[in-house]
Amino acid sequence: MSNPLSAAVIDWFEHNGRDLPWRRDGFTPWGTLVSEFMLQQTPVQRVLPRLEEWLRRWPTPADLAAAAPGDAVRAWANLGYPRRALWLHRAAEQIVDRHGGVVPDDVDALLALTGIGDYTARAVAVFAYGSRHPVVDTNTRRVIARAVHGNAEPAPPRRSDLADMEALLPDDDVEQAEMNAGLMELGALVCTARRPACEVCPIADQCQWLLAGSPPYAGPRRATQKAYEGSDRHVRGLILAALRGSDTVTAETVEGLWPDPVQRDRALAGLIADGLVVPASDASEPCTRYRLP
DNA sequence: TAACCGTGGAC
DNA sequence: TGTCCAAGGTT
Repeated sequence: MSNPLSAAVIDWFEHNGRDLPWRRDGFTPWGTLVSEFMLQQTPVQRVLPRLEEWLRRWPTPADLAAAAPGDAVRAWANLGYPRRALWLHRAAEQIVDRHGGVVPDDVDALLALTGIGDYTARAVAVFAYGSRHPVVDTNTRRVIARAVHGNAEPAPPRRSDLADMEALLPDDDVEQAEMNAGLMELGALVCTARRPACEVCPIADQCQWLLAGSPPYAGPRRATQKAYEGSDRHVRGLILAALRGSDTVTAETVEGLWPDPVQRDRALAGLIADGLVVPASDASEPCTRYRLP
């Protein structure tokens, strides 16, 4: 049984959903898992070429687990948040160790893997294996906030988001997966953050926010994100970009990347603590070079 | 739990 | 031009 909202979303998705690699027949669970890692905070269009290259090079978890972590960081290229590359490599090792090299289909087993949280675990379980779970990402939360709750913007993520989505899921196995994917797609293509295209929205006639006259957001202001320019993240990014470009980088080169020695050292120490950078000491010399793990 | 973690495109 | 945003997760 399916409610009017999910029926409209599913019908729209069947006709308007994008032709993306992870929606094609024959795409593997491992491919789904890799794509979900890459899509964490990185736009679809930037993921596509890196995903294709990654899966050609490491078509199974065992292939990635056998590689050096640094190769994963390098192949991650400019997708951002390079810790995800490290975590994906670690998850591949765990899949080999715990699950015989097969991506698990169980949400709890997926949640136990490094770098996998509420969203990714359910996305893999639903999209790779077809089991029935609410999949809630930022798109889903925004559509539900508007269509169901009548708010212009969603509240910060919370556990009740899963129940909200669960309430919208059809019982049918195929339809629940399409509803999960369709609501995300609707948020990505139509019910966008900045300028929602309500004039073409398939659920406009059911949207509580639109029916209320599209009132502006009334909740508390979200914390504005800190400037990237000049931040520690900026410095980390510069150091890592240099390391992606060559096997090793000298301390002298690192010094040339950023003028402030305190911030530079803090960024480098952070990268080392995260396991993204390794001091490569020569046997006869003090540590003056760095490399990827 | 709030802060932290990259990068680039859109406006 | 600076701000916002993007299929989150970890500590």
